[in-house]
Amino acid sequence: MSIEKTATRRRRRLPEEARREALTSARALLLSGGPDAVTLSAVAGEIGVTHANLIHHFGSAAGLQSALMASMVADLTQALDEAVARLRTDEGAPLELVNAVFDAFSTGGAGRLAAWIALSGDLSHLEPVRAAVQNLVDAISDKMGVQDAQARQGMGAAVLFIALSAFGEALIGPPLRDMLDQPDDAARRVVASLLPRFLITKPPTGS
Amino acid sequence: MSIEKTATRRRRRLPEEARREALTSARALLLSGGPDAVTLSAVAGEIGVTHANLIHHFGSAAGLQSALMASMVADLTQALDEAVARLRTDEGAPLELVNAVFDAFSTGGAGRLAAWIALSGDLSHLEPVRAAVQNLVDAISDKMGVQDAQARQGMGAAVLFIALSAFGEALIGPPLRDMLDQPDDAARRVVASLLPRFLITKPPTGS
DNA sequence: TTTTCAATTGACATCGATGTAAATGACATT
DNA sequence: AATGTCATTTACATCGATGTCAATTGAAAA
Repeated sequence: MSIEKTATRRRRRLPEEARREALTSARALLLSGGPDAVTLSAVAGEIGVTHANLIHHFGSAAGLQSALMASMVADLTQALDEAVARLRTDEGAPLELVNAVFDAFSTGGAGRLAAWIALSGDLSHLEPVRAAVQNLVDAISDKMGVQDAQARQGMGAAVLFIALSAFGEALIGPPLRDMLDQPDDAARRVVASLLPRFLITKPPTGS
Repeated sequence: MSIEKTATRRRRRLPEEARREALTSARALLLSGGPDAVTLSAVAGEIGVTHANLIHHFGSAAGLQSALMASMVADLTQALDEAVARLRTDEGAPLELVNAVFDAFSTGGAGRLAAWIALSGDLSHLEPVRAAVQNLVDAISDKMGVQDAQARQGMGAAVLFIALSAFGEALIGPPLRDMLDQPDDAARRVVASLLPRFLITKPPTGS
């Protein structure tokens, strides 16, 4: 028998679908192998296309990376916005928001994303996060009945504190916890236990 | 005029000196340009040698990277040990130790180092830090007069909390603080203000 | 069916990073 | 001064990632 090209009748995707598949694969590669693992060849191989095809859709390798950053940043902001929405509607506890942030950074991959962006120096990609973060501060401030600017500044400090902890936990939490004989949820519990320090505000002190 | 080789009478260094210069340059490149900037050509160019020379001294590009990680990890553990020593001798305040940790991660470059290691997956390089970290927990525990195992566990959580915050501040602190209108020392102040929560234990003997 | 569009591919070119081997020369020892 | 060691260089080879371009082909439109 001869060697046939039974291989594969080409599959033609819509551009948006092609981009979606590529970004999903690229995201998995980033989380599993780090930034250097996100190459045109690797992504192309995972979704069964050629690297030239990716260049066609993203313009260049840098274009793919940029699109990946934008995509993951969008996921992060969406996760934050949803957490804010839950906080505003029912009696969503601030603790639930802390968990949402930690999940976004660890499971969601925002931690590795942020580290990648920070190390590469492309801080501009973080810009879309600004609105979500400030929205988050507003939500907590409202929830806690904060009014004066100074107390609002304190809420900003609380958000900074939560985000830094969640980011650190996502990246170096596991090995560090191992060194310190700390349980898996140590970081969250610490943040949760420390949070009241910030969120307890004095009622308008007239006395 | 003829092209002369006035150029460069070779400079012959001792192996350890050559390695030292290379690692110093590599460290600067890592901090300024990220992991991808640490190439044989770049390091060689900075110290005025050829890339083949670096391979001679470090065996391979991976060898250079590994040596850089080891060198920076050694600097970090030394910084931690010195901070512990100051804490043990005089009345070095815990706050001073917090500042030392933050400086090590930001100025010292331990933050970018840890992120690089975490993203690359070479967690083994962090192993030498284990002893320094545990030593740090011991020092704080002694300072605070902690005795029972449970309270010591709390000290470990405090160290985890400080380290995660310092790491996060070093990597994504600046852009995040900008988004939140927080001052440069916001992260340190938060940690400092929250620390008593952990360090306040039963009054130690004497006073 | 025929035509048209563009997603997709294959082949090729380029560039940078890494690695190898032989030759060179700086410096200590004799 | 003669010699040996080895740090250093030069030249070359390799490999992977990126990019270009013409040809192919799936699928909708005519």
